[in-house]
Amino acid sequence: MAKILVVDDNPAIVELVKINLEMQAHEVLTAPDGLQGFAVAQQELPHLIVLDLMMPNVDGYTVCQRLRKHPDLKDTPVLMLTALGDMDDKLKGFDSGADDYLVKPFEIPELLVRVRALLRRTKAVMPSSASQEILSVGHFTLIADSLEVKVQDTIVKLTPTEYEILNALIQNHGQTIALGKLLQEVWGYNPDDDVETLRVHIRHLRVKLEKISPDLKYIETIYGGGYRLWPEGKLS
Amino acid sequence: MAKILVVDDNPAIVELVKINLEMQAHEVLTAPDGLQGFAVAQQELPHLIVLDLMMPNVDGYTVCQRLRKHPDLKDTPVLMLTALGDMDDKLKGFDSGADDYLVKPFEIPELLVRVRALLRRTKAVMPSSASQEILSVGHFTLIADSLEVKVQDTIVKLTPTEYEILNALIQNHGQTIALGKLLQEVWGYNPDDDVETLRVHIRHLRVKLEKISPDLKYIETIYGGGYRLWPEGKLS
DNA sequence: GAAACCCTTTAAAAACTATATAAAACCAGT
DNA sequence: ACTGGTTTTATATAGTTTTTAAAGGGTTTC
Repeated sequence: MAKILVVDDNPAIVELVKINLEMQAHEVLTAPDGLQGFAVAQQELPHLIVLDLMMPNVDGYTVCQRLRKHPDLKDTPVLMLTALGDMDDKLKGFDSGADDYLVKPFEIPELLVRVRALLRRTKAVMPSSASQEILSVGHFTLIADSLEVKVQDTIVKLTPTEYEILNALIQNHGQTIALGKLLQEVWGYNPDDDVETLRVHIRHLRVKLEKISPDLKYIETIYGGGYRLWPEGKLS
Repeated sequence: MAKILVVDDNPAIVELVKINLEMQAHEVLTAPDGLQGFAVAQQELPHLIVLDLMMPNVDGYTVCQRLRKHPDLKDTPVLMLTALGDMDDKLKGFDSGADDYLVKPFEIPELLVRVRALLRRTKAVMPSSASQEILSVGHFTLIADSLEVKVQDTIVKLTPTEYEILNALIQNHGQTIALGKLLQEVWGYNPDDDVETLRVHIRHLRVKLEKISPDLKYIETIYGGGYRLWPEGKLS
């Protein structure tokens, strides 16, 4: 039915979860720590990840944060599974990008039903993961799977963050986006307002765009307001 | 940020949830029972629904099932909120199509963070509903996020404070607005100390407006009274 | 008509916001 | 563990906006 990765250092729990998920006709992969978990996720691109928090090598928070930055895994739902019931831990879990959070000891039926809810929700979103997404506006054509943008027939390679920023700009082209909103659209899970970082990325983008057409200004700064993209460029 | 519908027959809970969601910059609608809840949902098409289970008229399970059959609401995420902590109730809740399930008494931070997780997950689906805020009166059209004003088809860039001042003037157009009141509207709370600053900003505004139509006076000075805006301009 | 008050104009200092650049931290693949 | 590339942090610099200050016109009122 779905491909599910279970990451936990406790073999008993892994086995318990695996057997029960397999009874629901799911295909189950497993990994004993964060490092291997991330590696398997990257290779197998599962539909859902069940993630323990306390693990050797790399803990669950970190794994989750990395997943959210990975182009192919940033939309994969994550269910966190942990012995920590503190509110702070829960909040931290969600902040690192988790979709659900279950405290051990949990009851198997609840796990199964929450897994089902997550799969139900994400199935609607990505009907076929193999469709190459292309978004075209003005001079810009964004190619999702190769992280490239075509501007006036020349192709530029983007880094993942640059891609996300440009994507957000293009989707709101013509309108001014406040820095705060951009931060949220790009970093999503973690509203740590690090405006400096965003500015540096904007600069990187501008440098790449300027190389293509030195005379056209694409990303306009609205002093005190944010940034605005001109899809056709603007004479400077 | 997002439009959220809260359905619960306990006014205290509704209020508690409403206030906290509004502090996260969400728009909150409410309904006291299942019947009205469904009606409001159908009319307003909220981005998320927080649903109590035990309610008069129509209970939460039924509402959720109906939502899932409604063409416009079948993908709207539902967070169930209830006093019943039984496993059977949880399963029933998820089975009726809920996305998450929180048992009362719950802690507010957990609710907020789960709401955020659900919105995050479904945001990808929603087309960017970022409609820019505009206010139009007479010759003036204020565009909020880009800090611009269109006066007779020419666009002028404003600084943040200029924008606020013009906004206050436009919102009270036609009537005289005292300096003290203007100060309060623009700088928030301010014991009327720095009138000078305001005057300078008014001047800057006038200069910008005069560049557009040198013959029309938009901001009139009422000696000893304050300022008054003529949305259509006045021959000087 | 003169004193007192209110407003405009102009200029420049202070505060703030954005850019540019480099270096450090970080991560993925070898 | 090393490497090449990406992201973040840090800092100096440039550019805008806001505030402050001072001088000069106008209005009102007695």
